[in-house]
Amino acid sequence: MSEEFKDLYYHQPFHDDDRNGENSSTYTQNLQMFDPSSYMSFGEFFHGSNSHDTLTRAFGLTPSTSEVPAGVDGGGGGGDLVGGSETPATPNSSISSSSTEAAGDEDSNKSKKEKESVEGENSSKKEAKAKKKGEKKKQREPRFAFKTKSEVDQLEDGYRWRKYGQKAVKNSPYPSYYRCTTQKCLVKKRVERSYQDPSIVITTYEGQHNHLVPTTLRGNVAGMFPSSMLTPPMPLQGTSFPANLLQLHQMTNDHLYNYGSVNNVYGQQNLTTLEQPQTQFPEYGLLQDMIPSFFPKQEP
DNA sequence: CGACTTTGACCTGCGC
DNA sequence: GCGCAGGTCAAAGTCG
Repeated sequence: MSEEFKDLYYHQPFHDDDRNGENSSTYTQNLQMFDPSSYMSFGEFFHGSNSHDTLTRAFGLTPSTSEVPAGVDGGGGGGDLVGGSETPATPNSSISSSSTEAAGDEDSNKSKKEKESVEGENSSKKEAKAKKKGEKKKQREPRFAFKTKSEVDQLEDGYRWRKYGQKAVKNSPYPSYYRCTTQKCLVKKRVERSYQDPSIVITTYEGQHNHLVPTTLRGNVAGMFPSSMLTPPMPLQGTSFPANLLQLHQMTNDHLYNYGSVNNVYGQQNLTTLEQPQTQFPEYGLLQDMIPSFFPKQEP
């Protein structure tokens, strides 16, 4: 995956100067810290607005449908919060960044086995393999990563997630893999703690939810956020959102410095980023890529 | 008993 | 072609 992540997170409007050839990992470089806790929950963040506009604007982007990546619809976008059943969103959590990549494929792995078993043993692996090879290069759902300062791994986002795997990978001791439990929803997310700063949780969403936030969760979001925050899956609260976001961005300067090291989590990111916080909101390009696909599809 | 987590095995893509 | 790394599966265990 390294590659896609590279792509994914590699957009860096701010420091072009580069990272000495190292590629391994610039993964979270662009992530910026902001503190959503002061104004909204993840759920709200993702669902608070049902239009791309809101978020887009929030990030200072010009709303434009044309920016929606082609492959996006395949899946889902990701928003989410961790829904887990239990862990409440940490109060002190502060989200941070984002990034994404468009890609499309998706049902690749999963279907792999499932399909195989369904189709019959014969056509199995080899065939599947061949098939795959024939197909064009595997593509992935757009991804969006958040860096959050939190004590709990799972950020409450209103959705329910089922953990389906955990495995140590380079630069990340034990990332956990979660899938949205809603039927037909292929959204996945990876949750990992920052290698250098364990207090930082990096959550990467992949795909778009094709359903609304479940309201009757066991771990019920209702208990975790002020009602004002829960209102929305549908309601558009666009106006306040952007403002908050911007605000948030302003406060990020400090965060950038403070968490600079965090950005290195995945590797050898140079300090440039930290040294140039002024580019603060810079990830236009990046956001443009991700935002659209970021929202859940509001399909009836 | 159903939903969820844990965890080792397996699969796939990619770089060398 | 080989080996590594990332990602997923699925059986078994845990929890409510």
